[in-house]
This record gives sequence, C-alpha cells and structure tokens, in this order.
Amino acid sequence: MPLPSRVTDLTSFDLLRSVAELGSIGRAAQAHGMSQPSASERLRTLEARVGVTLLERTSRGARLTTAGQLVAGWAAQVLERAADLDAGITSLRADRQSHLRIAASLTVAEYLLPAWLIALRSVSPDTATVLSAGNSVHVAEQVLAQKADLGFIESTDVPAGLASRVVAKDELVLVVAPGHPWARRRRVSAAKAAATPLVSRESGSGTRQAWEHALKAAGITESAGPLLDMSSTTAIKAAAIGGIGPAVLSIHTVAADIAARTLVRVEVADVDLHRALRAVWPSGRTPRGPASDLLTIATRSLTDRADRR
Amino acid sequence: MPLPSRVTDLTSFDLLRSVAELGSIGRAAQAHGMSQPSASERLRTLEARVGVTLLERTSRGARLTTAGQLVAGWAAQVLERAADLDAGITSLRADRQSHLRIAASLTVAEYLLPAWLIALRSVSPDTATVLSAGNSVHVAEQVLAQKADLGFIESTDVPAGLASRVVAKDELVLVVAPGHPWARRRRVSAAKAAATPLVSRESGSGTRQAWEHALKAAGITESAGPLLDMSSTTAIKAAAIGGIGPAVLSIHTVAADIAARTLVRVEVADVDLHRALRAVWPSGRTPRGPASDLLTIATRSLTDRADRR
DNA sequence: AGGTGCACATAGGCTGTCCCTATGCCTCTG
DNA sequence: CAGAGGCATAGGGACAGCCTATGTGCACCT
Repeated sequence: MPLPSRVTDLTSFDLLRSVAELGSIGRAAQAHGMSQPSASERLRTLEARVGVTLLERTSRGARLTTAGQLVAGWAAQVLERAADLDAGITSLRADRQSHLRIAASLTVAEYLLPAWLIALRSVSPDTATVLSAGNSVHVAEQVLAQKADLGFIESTDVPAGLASRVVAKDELVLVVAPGHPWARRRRVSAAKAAATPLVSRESGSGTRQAWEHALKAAGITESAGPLLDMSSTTAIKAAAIGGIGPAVLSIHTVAADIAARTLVRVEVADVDLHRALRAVWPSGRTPRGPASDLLTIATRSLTDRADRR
Repeated sequence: MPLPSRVTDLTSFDLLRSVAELGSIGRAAQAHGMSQPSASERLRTLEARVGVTLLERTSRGARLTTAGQLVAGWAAQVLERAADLDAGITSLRADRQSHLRIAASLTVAEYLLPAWLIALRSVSPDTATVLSAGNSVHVAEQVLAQKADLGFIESTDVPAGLASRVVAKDELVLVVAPGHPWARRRRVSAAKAAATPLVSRESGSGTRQAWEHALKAAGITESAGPLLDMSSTTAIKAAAIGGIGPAVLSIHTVAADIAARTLVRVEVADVDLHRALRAVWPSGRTPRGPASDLLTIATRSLTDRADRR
C-alpha cells in the first residue's frame, strides 16, 4: 500500500522546520537557497494539504501555531531518518577513493551503521567511507583480504584469523499475522516451528543461518524448507503481515509492528534466539585512524542506554 | 541545514519498496496507480541519484541487489515515520464530524499518539479522530467540558474532577552542546542549573512547568529567567546544538542526539526529573467505545517492552 | 504624526519535471 | 516456433514550482 502523497515531499516539511528554527520565512528561504516568495508559496500549499493553519505570520516574522509545532515535531522524526538514509546512500557510492572501507552484514548495515556514520562524520568530517554489504562469509573475506578496514558480522562464531569485539546485541523473533492460529497461543514448540515452512530470506543470509543454528542447538535436526524466498527484509515483513505465513526476523525489524499489533510475536519454546553482533578486524592488526574511531563509536552504542528512537 | 535533495522525494523509495514486495516493476507501478514506463523511469533516475545499481532486471521480473536491499531497508524506516506523520496530520483535520475527540499535551501528541492512532485504525478502521493539542490546563478544560472524549497530560498532579491512568513514563534531561563547559563535567548542581538562563519553550508549557516544579521540590526557590523563548521543540534543539545555551527537554526528543553526540546530557544533582504521562477522563464516566480502545492501546505500550524505534 | 524598514503576499512568465500512450525488444515457456 | 509477460524507449503534453518585480501591513523611531 503506497504512502499517501500528502507526505511524500519532505522539502516543505524541512522548510517548516527551518522557519521554526530561524523565526522567519525569509531567513528559512535563504537557508534553503530559494527566494522568499517560493518559500511563502510552498508553506501555503503545505498548509492547504494539511488542512490546518501552521504558521502565525506577523510583520516581524513567523511563529508556529500549536498545530505547526506538532507537524514540525512529527516531521522531525521523518527528517532524522531521511538523514540516516542519506548517510547510508553516501557510503554506498564508491566513486571517490575513501579513507575507510567497511564490510558489514545486512542487519548491522540496515539498523546500526547509518547512525554510526553520522556520529563518525561529526568526529572526523573529512573521512569518506565505503560500505560493502554481504553475509558473514563475505565480510570475513573482505577483511582478511584487506579490502575492508573493519567488518561487522552477525554470526555466532568468529572466522579464523579475525579478532573481534561485541558491539550490539540482537534477538531473532518468530512473528505471525494477528489472524494466524499461532497468534492466540503466543507460544509454539521448537519442533513445530521447525516443521513449519517459513517466509524467509534466501539461504546464506545471516538471519537464516542463525535460525537453523539455534534449532540445531535445541536438538532439532530436521526442518522444513522455506515457504517463500524473498529478496529483502521489507518484502518478508509484508508477506508475514499479509498472512502468507510465519517469519523469523531480527527484533529491530519488527519492533514497531509488534507494538502496533500488525504482527504478533510467538515464543519458540526452548530455543535461544539471542545473538551478538561483532566488529571484526585481522588478528594482531589493531584498527587505527578512522577505523578506530568507528570502532569506538560502535562500542559506545552498546554501553549507552540512550536508545535512539 | 537543509536535507540533501537526494532523499526529499519519498515516492521513488516507496516504489522501490513495492518492487521488493511484489517482485516486478510493473506490478509495483500498478500498486501505485501509475504506468509501468513511469515507474521504470523513476527507478532508473533513483539509481542514478544513488549512484549504485539497486535492481536486477530480468525478463521475469525484478529483484533487489544487495545495495537495493540496504536502501530499501533504510527507506522503510523513513516511510514508517512518514506514515506516523500522515496519521498525525489526519487527526488534525477537523473537517468531518468524528467519533473520537482527543486532547493531548505536546509531548504525548508528538511522540506517542501517532503510533497509537495507527494501532487504533487497525482495530476500528472507521473511527475518525480529532486531536486538540495544548498544555495540561487546556486538556483538562476540554475533557471536563466534554469537548474531548479522552485527554493525555504530562503534569504531576491530576486536575480535580478527572480520573486518570498512567500510560507512559517520561524524563526531562538537561543537555548542552559538546563544546559547552558543562559537557566535560557531565554533572552540575541544582543551584547552578537553576541560576543559569536556559533555552526553553514559552512559559505555560508542560516541560517548563515540570522543570520549575522539580527545582522547587529540590529546595530551589529562585531561578533565572529563560535565555531564549522558542516556538517549538525542534527550534530549542537547534539552538542548544548551535551552542546558544543549555536546554531542558524530554528524553524522547534528544535520545538520538545524545547517541550521536551532537548533544551531551548533563546530570542535575539531587533533582528528580522523572514524570508520568497520564490518560484522563471525567470521574465516574468510564471511557467506552473508541475511547476505551485507545486507552487500552495506550496502556499496552507501557507494558510492552518492545520499544518501537 | 509621519516616515522608514522589515517581513510576508501577490502577479506574471517561464522552465523543467513527470506522466501517459504507443511501441519495440528480450526471454522463458508450452 | 509462437505467444505471453516484462522491461526499455520515444514523443508529446500538462502541471507544479521557481524567479523577479512589486504591493501591503505593521512596528518602531524621530
């Protein structure tokens, strides 16, 4: 289901934020490199789309109304995430030669790296980074071949030749749509979970390996093949929400859906689905320079209990 | 500082998400009500902006590349928040008569309500809601005058005539820019904090009242006037980050900035800055219908430890 | 009281983006 | 080998958004 067109253009909301900050439409326009009339009109059409007066215009500037404060606050959340997205995209471009090469598993790259990159930028603004994402085997290869300065993996055991440090905790959860039979029981046996085909990422992905590994540790040797192989976390979530079948995903991915009850978490009895996310580097070759900075930032996020939301 | 234009148009990212979900550009186009060539071109220009191939196009559909999965994942975060924003905006429009009238303080409306509204929509899709935001006095008035079916306040004491239930915890924090003298010490006495002019919301706001109330409880009777009155949380944050001066804000507001070290949290010795956020309704008139549903949803968010991010 | 400056609004004209229809090319399948 | 499904390309048209120039209202100062 597509996003309503009312919120697809972030420019106007960004402009509103600038007005809140600078106290006048003209100065906000200047900050965005546009003319004052353009900004004025944009804000006017934004108000029309929202259907409520957002600004109190006076001859000495502009202030937000109560509704304007709310919209600006909600928009700020979107804009923060958009800044993460932008930081991520920047790290994907491998055009210039960069000072810091990172290899990371998908879970780490998706949920933790953007914030780290933004923090890194405030420490050393001139560090250009390149990100190479793949499964844990890929990451290990890149780091060992010195094609990456620092790696991040989600596998339970550290590949030979690599030193590591835990930088975050993760937990896999089994989720189903609210209408699914398991949703009422909220608990299922390991054997039953293993025997049921799941919607999952393609084999070789860290999440899928961790799931199979955890089942094996619980004494389950045989498990059903996947119900459906999807190409991304997003697609898996959509399939699970649509009721195609149960899915196993990182808690990070589905926390919002569990809170909103679009997905229901089902406990898997006697299976430990916790796992550590680790930074890795070649043994005996301690990271230095930007890689060391990033490692510090990543480690810090584990100790800080100021969970970013 | 304006957001890079690379990420201001969410339509293309939403389209990418649909491709991941549906497995083909054509079907994604259909889901968005646009022609297949338009979608194809949008995705092509998106790839150009990102600078990396996102899709593997075959004659049997399209799949995301690894980079595409990452971008889709990051974009999903933005889109989730955009959905919150849209839900909030919808609740501000008072055009149609609605079944559920809510009055809420700014903190609650900004950080908790959108998610609740989305959850409510999945319970009873036809409930139209209207939100009226203001300080706790305003909320109490609205609820007592039966102009609102349910209210949410952030004040420590419940106004007379209202019954209440705690639905969330909040905590105020004192933050400064990293370059501020207090940033190194990370702790400051209550007297010193009170004697220093702060960047703050205008008087009458719940946050400012709570701060003054907490200082009084700690035995501080005299406090400095504000350094600067700003019109919105966003503006206060920007001023604090810019080094204008210390600010006191809800932990929700600044968690991301503390994690990214753009702001530094400073403990205030011997002052308790915790507070409860409460739902309120007229005594003896227990909420029913949609109001009861919303109350259930809001209460649930306190017990669930699946913190939405 | 009048003038001046500042900030936002309005008008008119232009550019560019985006979307649609029609069509072509490729590949897999029966 | 023919057909169907899926993506790419081409061309034309509509609309949104921006800029410059100018108008309007309010506050403050003399």
